[in-house]
Amino acid sequence: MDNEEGAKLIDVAKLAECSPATVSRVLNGNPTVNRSVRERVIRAAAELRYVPNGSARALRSTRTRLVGAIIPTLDHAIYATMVDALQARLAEKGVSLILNTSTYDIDLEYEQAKLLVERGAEAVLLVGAEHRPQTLAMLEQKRVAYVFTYTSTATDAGAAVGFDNEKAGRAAARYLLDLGHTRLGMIAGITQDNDRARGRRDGFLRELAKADIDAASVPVAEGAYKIENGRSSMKMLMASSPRPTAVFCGSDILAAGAIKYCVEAGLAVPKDISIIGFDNLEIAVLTAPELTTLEVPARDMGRLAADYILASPLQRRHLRERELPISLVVRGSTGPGRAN
Amino acid sequence: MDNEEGAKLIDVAKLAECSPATVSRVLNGNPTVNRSVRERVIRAAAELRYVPNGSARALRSTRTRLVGAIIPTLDHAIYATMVDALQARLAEKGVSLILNTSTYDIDLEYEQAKLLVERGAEAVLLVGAEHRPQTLAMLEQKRVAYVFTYTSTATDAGAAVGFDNEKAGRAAARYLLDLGHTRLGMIAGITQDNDRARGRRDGFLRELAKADIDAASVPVAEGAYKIENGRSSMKMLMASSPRPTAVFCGSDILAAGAIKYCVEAGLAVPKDISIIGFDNLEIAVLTAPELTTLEVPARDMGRLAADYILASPLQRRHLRERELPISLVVRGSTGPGRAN
DNA sequence: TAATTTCAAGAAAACGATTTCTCAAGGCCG
DNA sequence: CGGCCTTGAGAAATCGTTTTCTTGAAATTA
Repeated sequence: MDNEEGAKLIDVAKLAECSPATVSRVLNGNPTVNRSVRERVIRAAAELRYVPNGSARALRSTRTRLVGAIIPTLDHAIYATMVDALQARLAEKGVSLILNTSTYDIDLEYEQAKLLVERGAEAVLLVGAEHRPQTLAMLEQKRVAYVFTYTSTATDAGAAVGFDNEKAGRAAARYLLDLGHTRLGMIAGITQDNDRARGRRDGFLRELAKADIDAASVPVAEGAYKIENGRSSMKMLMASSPRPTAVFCGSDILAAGAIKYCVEAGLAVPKDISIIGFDNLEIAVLTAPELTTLEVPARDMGRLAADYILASPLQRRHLRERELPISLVVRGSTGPGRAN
Repeated sequence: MDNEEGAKLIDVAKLAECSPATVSRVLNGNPTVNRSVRERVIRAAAELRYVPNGSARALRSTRTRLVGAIIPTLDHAIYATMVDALQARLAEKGVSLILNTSTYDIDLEYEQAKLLVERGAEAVLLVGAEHRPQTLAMLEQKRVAYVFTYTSTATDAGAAVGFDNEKAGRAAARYLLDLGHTRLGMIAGITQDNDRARGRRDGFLRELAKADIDAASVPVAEGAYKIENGRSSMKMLMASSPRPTAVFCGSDILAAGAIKYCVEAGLAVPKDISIIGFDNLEIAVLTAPELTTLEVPARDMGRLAADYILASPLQRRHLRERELPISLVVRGSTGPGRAN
């Protein structure tokens, strides 16, 4: 009978011979409770294995200590790692994470955001800067804080913890140009509804244009982040003429596939063809040669986004729009361009 | 004034000129509401951008539509992929996922389980069969369903969707023995508090014992699932004498590191040394040679665990203890043992 | 010492939904 | 045509906390 399903706060109060209000105070660390009463309550709660009802608590206090994240997929380490760091940081402060994967679908993302608001999420993490206007409008109307990641452009209401994809694309181009390459190609991620993939591509092409390389002359393939797509895209690129001597891939996964193709096709990397990736995933050291790539601070983004979320509204002002550096990691997959 | 922060159910009722009860009925798909009233309610709700308060709903209805998962880490694709599938399936049914990473710490896991219960999780997914007794006791006392994954041993109260690690370890041994190898080694994951890593190792050694290979003569290294640990462990194993001609790795990540070491050390794979991995991650096709490995059905486990969770208590009886097949994927990293 | 603060703790309201009762109005049957 | 179901919808209770409002007693001040 006392073991039926679960003791409630009032049962604790009875056992501790005090009022429910006092139990609540003790359990919430309110210091205005006498030591002896406090101890009685704690003992009673332990004895009854009392577990508070989060819904009731949330309803009355209007604090859920729940945060939502909507990421494209967990099947890509770049997001999984970010979420790992995010969750770890939030958990330190007793905040739970509700996770949703949108499969890069910003309409689905809207539905998921709605559900998160309904569940009382106090903040929501989103990936990238491209979202349905109604998604952001809803979050704003319901006073739910939100943070963009993998981008550095914040909005009036939303913070950003990330990096500048366009700048990163330019850096990749700059590096290859400096190596002396003049015939370049790119394997981008799917650019539709994806400002990150688009930013990298546009930055890359823009930097080439500055070096008088016409964008129209640069073959660009596009594919979802799968090894096989990297392979097949590379095959296409290598069939174009004149053949590029350097290729920028929007992700290490695509780059790994690209290298795989080169090995199969008997193209020497980097002698015949230089390949530069993006993300610096763990797999970057598994390819032969190891991959030159741009490092994305996935773990940092997760942690810093958590810090933003955990901050008070006042502190948040200082934390919005945080641009993290992207660094080039030079390994073996890139080499000098052939002298013209 | 109507735009302040958010309309409540009673506001919808007022606008639709009906009672709150009726609004509730409409919003919950209760069919005993007249068409015209129903439409008025729906219109009113849309106009006010009404979003129900999940906490209130959960409190009164005792249904949260919240499920928890506690996995070791998201930094390992084998778990990330499982969670991806789990979340996708749950989301189809409007169930949200609260995610926790325990970093392989079963005491932390207990704390996280407690928080999940407090938040009203209706079911919890756990990894492996080894947990603190009080963790399971608490879940049972609070009537929270739970599912083990990556193992096939269920308990009275908990279901299991997974595979038999011991059997898998035996299969790896069998395969290498059948190839003619007689000097074997293993690079296992950390076995403390980890029944999966232990099961694979024990199964492997047991099968060898059956072939009259004494466990004491089999060098076994142990390390966390990191490429570098695979590399250094392989170095150790290759320094033992007699040197193994075949090594079983408890994860593809370790195996990738092992191959990396061989390449560096000038050992030919599989001519000098055969390597077999575990998991069949995407990276298994990135090593040179590609990795022979045992495929773990991560995605299936996530989906099937979700199915179990979504099932009614009655249906669940049929679904507990689901053993999925482990299949051998033969690629290039294994070859015949040298004739004795 | 009387008046005023301070303090610990209880009583009761409130959070925003769902659910259980209850009831009036129609439809059906004999 | 009268009584009995059926049906649609409202009133009020309820879920388990937290919070606000009170209150009596103790401590402080004048």
